Amino acid sequence: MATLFDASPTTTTTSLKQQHNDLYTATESNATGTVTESTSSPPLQNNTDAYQIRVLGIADQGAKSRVETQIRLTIELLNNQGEKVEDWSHIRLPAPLLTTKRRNASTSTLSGNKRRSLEQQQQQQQQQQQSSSLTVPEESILHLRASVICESDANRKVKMCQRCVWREWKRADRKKAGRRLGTTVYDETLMERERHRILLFNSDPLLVFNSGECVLPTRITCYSRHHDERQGFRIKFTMHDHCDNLVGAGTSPPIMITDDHKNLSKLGDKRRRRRKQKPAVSPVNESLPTPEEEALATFDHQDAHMLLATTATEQQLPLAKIKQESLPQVPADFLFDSMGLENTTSTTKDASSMAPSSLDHTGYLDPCLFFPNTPPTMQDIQLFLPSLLSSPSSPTESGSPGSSSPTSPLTIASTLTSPPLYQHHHQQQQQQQQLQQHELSQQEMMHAFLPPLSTLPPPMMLGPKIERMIPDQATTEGGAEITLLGSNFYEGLTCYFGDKPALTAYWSPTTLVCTVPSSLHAGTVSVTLDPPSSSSSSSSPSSSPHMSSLSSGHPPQLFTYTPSYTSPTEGMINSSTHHVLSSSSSSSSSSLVSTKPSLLSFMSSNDAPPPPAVVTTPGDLASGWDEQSVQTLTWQVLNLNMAQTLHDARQIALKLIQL
DNA sequence: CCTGTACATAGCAAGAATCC
DNA sequence: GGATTCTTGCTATGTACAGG
Repeated sequence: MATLFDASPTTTTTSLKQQHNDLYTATESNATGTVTESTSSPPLQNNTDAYQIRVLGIADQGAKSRVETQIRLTIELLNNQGEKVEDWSHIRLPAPLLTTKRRNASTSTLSGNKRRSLEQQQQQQQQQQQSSSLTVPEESILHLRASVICESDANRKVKMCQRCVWREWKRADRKKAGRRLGTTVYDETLMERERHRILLFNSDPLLVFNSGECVLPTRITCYSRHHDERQGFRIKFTMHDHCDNLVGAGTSPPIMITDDHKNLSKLGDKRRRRRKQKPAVSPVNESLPTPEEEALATFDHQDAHMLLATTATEQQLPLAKIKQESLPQVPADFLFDSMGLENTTSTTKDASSMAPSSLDHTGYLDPCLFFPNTPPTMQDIQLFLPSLLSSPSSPTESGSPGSSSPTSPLTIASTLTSPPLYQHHHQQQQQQQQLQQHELSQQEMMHAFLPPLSTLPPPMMLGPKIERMIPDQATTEGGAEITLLGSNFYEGLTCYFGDKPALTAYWSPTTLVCTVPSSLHAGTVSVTLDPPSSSSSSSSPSSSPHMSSLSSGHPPQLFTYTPSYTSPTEGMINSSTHHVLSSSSSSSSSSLVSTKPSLLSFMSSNDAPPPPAVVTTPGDLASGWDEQSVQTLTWQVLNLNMAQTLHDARQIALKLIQL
């Protein structure tokens, strides 16, 4: 393979002026370590003499790599004379972009014996290495930030697409298969967090940099084609000193991330001859959203691609025939326009390739089961469900004995698989499609399945607010990594568990990750946020509520400390980031953990999955439905890709029930 | 229009390397 | 020594295209 590694030490050195302009136009760091877009002024002074970062290890042209393959990059910091700058002894890599092992080792986010063992080892290392990097003064440390941009559009930054996140999770699960298959738990927050990890550095968090260079084993974890990028990705590096002043900037040569296992150098010409040149595609803007966008819209173009793909075509075979013969219902423009997204033409092929085919292997809730003849579209389901719910074979009459829910999702599912009913629906759909084609606006169609604006989070004008914690319990020994989902988060916030501050990392305006402090006693504590400059009072939130509860007007979130030892039985919460749902619990929804069940577990298991567990809001259930049924339907909605978030899926499920 | 062929994509697995 | 990560190759299936 004509990969990048045969490269002579060719380099790409972006001019200082260009780099500076690039940075000045749109860079602002966040705690993920990535360089994110910003409409506000960047935190850069007018630094016209920033140094240059030279990236070695990638061929100037035609570099290719796979998502699994590590690229051994060397980065150098050069001054205007091209000499290496040796003013800093170490360089710190962005922790979120480190591989798990390295990150865990560096941040002590593990729990229990493993964490203690790591701490002991670290202590030993410290003792052995008096010049250990851990003791390096901050002034001697450069802070590296990195992001992935497109060669075809340098202003287009990319995040990992959801499909690649899934692939990485599945890959990780396979590697753990010796222990237990499918322990990774899907969660929106984790997903969003993982999407920032399109770059992974398999390296220590702190590297020696006193020679002005260091080696970065780097992996780009998403395919170029998933972003309609035909020329490859570049890695954009910036370095900042301890005061966050820009020190240097540079960009790697373009790297095409493909999954081609063959020797492309032999085939390239032939392919070029045979393949038609695809029409130019509007670039999918993967820029990070503004806080408002991020909070109000949980999917972006990439998600929309996936939604389009799975809604319109995927998971049925043969795909080509379906596309050509039976699937004109939802034009590509439709979803994009309806969602207020930039329309990208000619996306069908690529979008289909991005569908989560992983679901193919689950055997669970394959849309084929629901719509055996053709894949369901939004219209399908919208048109279908009313007749379904009112049909003679409706679950009200055919419900299983003992079922407490008159219209349980399971019966819906069984009814949906009925070919005659579907056939009827299909005819009805065709008729209605003709009749309504010009009557229903796209917005109306979409609103039938997306939550009304009123159900979306209110405008975030009132300061940080915690809406959800994942998981919401951990052992008293602390150390567990908890994801806080909410709004208006910003860097510097500190999360308090009771009156104990937690190590808190800012991920995005809607996401914080913190490490649970230990607790002497099991029980429930409130979780609140404090800005760094707030009152120094350390009193309990109950007596002096912290910011989130004050500003939001909502009661603080509650977190449960469980005893430090829990037997490894089903349903117990692992104190690490992985936790397992009870698969043998009764139908009592109260026994469920507030998180979505493991998609990956289902994907790798032939067992029927447990119903999804979502946060219950009393009173939002339709009459006759129990929470578990709603959760099951929510799960089905998610599996049908009718929604990209748990919240949306639940709203859709509730709406369907109300129909 | 149909069919065969080659290419593209994705998933998976095994073994090596490395880390702890 | 176990866990994790990296590398590489194989298989299956979808897709595009040329030729009959």
